[in-house]
Amino acid sequence: MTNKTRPEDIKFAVLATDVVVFQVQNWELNVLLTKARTPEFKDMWALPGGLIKPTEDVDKAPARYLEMLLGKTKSHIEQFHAFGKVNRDPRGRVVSLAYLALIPPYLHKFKKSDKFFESEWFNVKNVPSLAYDHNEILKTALIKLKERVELTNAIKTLMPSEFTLTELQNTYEIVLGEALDKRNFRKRVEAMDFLEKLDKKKEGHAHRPAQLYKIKS
Amino acid sequence: MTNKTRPEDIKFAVLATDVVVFQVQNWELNVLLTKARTPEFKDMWALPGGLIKPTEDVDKAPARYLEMLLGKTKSHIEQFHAFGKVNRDPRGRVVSLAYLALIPPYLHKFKKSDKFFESEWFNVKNVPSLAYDHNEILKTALIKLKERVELTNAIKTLMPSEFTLTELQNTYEIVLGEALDKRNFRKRVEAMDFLEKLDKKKEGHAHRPAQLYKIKS
DNA sequence: CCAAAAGTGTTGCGGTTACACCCATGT
DNA sequence: ACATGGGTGTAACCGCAACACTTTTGG
Repeated sequence: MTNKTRPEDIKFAVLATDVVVFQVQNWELNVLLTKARTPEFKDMWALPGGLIKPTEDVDKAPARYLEMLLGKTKSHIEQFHAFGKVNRDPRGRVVSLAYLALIPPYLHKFKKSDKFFESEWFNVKNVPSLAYDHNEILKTALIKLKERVELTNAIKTLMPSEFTLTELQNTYEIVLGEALDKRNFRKRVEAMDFLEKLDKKKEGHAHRPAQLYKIKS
Repeated sequence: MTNKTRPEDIKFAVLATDVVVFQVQNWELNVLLTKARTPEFKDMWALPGGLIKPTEDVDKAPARYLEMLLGKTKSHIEQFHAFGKVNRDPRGRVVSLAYLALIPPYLHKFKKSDKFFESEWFNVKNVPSLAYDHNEILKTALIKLKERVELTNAIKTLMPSEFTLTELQNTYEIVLGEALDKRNFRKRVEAMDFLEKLDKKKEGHAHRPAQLYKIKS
């Protein structure tokens, strides 16, 4: 009835986080992958992530790993699901809290570390077979991403500091996977009222210069 | 560099689940609460829940606790957030996976157990100060509930096996917290096409009998 | 002058809202 | 007969989708 509970009976699982980092660049929706280190998945790509620390709030961990990979960067980070099937990690019981991260299309050089020794952007349409259950996590993240961008203003973090309306529209189209009408799109954006017109135009190409905007602060 | 990792360094957290069980009854949105057992929160109410087992998928745990409380029952269970602030549980590091559960308005008698020795339905408008961070969890759950009922057909699991259109409308109104137009509501429900007309009417009250429906199977 | 993207309004349709009266029953 | 909720249709409105031409620059 009152058996003594041993710590290893209740502290049986490793708590980890996996971060699905999205970026729109070169007319593509990209996800950040990194080489898996565990022997079981040698040479396979995986979502970046790692253990949560005993002394950190779980929401802090994904930001820490993101910074470890890319340095300090503007980002939107949001938890979207906890993955906890018994056998999702062959090394033992690992429960992963999965986070969605959106970052602007700057050119980042990856910061190499013991943990993340090789990283790469992948077009989401061209993602290889991933380690663990990471293909499933990515699939769930893609659904969530569309919801976010459609329903909220999460698009903001996917944009560079200055951009044209056409570039903004492209970003939407790439994320949502559908073409949008230019005039209707501009009416909608106008109504949302989160853009600020800059005193600059984008020039240097063989057509009419486009007005530059930034996100209203 | 390659320090040996001790299990207690990475298996530091207790994994738990908390279940926010909603039911619409007596014109009210009710949530199921149970008396906390830990000395720190003696005599306080808390969300039902408990530890996840080393050998069970995390998604199975909330269903197990729900059954422990109410027996086998029709329900809709859905994970909605992982709560993992370092100090959310004064006894130590506990990460809780929170689930939303919707059940029909049957009269359930609570199954008493060592764990759930006293349980009660509370109107969500009248919930006391809860143990742990459970008020915050409940708040998040309420937001999620509205989304679900508004955007999907989750309403189904909140209804009894037979009901009238007015009762269905009441359920929506109670969950959404707003009045709906009767004729417009019926047009919408008609369009959604998930009801089946029964050969019965609800009688025995001082007004015109109402057509009974069930959820299409 | 040609190519290429920027920029700009109006119309029509469909879906949602607003709204009021008669019906069937129990007491 | 009266009180109570059950049941039903239509008109106005608004938001969204469809749609094409002129402008400005670089080459």
